[in-house]
Amino acid sequence: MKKYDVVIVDDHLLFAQSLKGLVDSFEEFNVLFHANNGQELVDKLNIVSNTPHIVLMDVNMPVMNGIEATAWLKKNKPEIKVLALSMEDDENLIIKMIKKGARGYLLKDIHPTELQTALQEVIDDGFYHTKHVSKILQKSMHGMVKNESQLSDNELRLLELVCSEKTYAEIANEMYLSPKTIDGYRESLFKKIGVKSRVGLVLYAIKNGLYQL
Amino acid sequence: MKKYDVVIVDDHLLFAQSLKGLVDSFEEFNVLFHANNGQELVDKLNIVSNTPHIVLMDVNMPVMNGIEATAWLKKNKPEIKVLALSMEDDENLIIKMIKKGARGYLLKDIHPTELQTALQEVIDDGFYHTKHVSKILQKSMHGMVKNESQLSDNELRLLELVCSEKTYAEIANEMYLSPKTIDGYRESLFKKIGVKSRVGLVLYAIKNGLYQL
DNA sequence: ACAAAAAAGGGGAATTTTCCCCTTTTCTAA
DNA sequence: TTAGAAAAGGGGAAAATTCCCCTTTTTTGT
Repeated sequence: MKKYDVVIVDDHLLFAQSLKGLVDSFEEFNVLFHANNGQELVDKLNIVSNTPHIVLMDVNMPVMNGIEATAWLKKNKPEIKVLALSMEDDENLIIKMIKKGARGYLLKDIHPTELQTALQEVIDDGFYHTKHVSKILQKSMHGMVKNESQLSDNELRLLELVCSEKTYAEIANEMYLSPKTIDGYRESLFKKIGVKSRVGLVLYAIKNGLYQL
Repeated sequence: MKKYDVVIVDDHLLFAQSLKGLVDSFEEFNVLFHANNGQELVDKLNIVSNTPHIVLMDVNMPVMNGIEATAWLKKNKPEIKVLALSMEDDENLIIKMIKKGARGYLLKDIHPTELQTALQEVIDDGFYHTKHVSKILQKSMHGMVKNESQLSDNELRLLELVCSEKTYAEIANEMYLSPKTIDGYRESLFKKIGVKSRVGLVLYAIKNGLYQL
């Protein structure tokens, strides 16, 4: 019986190797190879002749993260199905991954049998959404998720720069804009995010992965 | 041949189960049971008759974390050896765990064979220090680690409260101290930590786990 | 018991952040 | 093409943060 090929992309070697053992133990699946990050996945896919059916993709990774890697796959290897597997239970991250093409988003604290179910359903139905993910998608459709895509590029940029010891004057300089313009962005961010101080912005940016610690 | 019993404490079920498979595959080791957090470990140890030789302990966990759980073991079951297994590569966290009694500190991105080596050495020698951990211990002994234990209780408290949208006046109120005293703590923190703004304090507090997001 | 150190608090001022209301320029859709 | 929206920028001021130098109170070691 032909098994479905799975590729694991995860920078935590111990987890990846353990996971390989688990997936190999499933009747219907077989791990083709493992990549430490998105870039390594891309490189290996360009060398190896046979492509996997499913990629189990971690989200937070160095060099090229899960979001970028999933976007690359969507563009260059659309036949490969991506199943996100992450520790981060973050609405915006989940939405981003699904938008980029992930067929599902699993948290690393699920039961092993659920992984097997998820893999099988991704093969059979093309996707696997947990209750949790479905709920977030539902909310997202109704604009109930404060997703940062409602923030302009400059606002996002400012949100990042705010997570530093720079003053707004210095930030304005760095963005080649007037301090007054920056002040406007800041005020707009306060309103959109619902905070009332720079510390509030910093906490939001970190919680939402907009600033990498 | 008698195998050594291992208990896995980790709130990420998928990882824990995969890890169980890996450890069980080692000739000399056998997983006794798994606990989702420190509290569950304590509960189970109080019920089960036979105690494990080694506990593979995650650090960041809900309810009772790895530091508290390790401290409990040191006090109540000192014959059990703790091997920390975490994703966090943080000097202060590593030092804290070792201080509480951990026999080693592994990162989750190590190679599976290193886990086997580590388990064996903990049994044989009573500890397993990677180069990385040894280096941190060396630095720590020379006072080269900016560990927050050099910060007073009030300074630590302030560091937490600073990660909010409260003003210093409000914080002073909450701590039943004069705003001027708070100002003194703030200045002292700036000096000790080496920052020059409140945002700097927030970033430090988060990076060092003093403020839970 | 007493000197030294640490903790708590104060005055005063420069800098930065936050706020509100307004103008000009640029883009965009009808 | 033209009204309206969005982006960029300004004036001015209150509030908060940061800085420096100083006094009083409490704790601590010997």
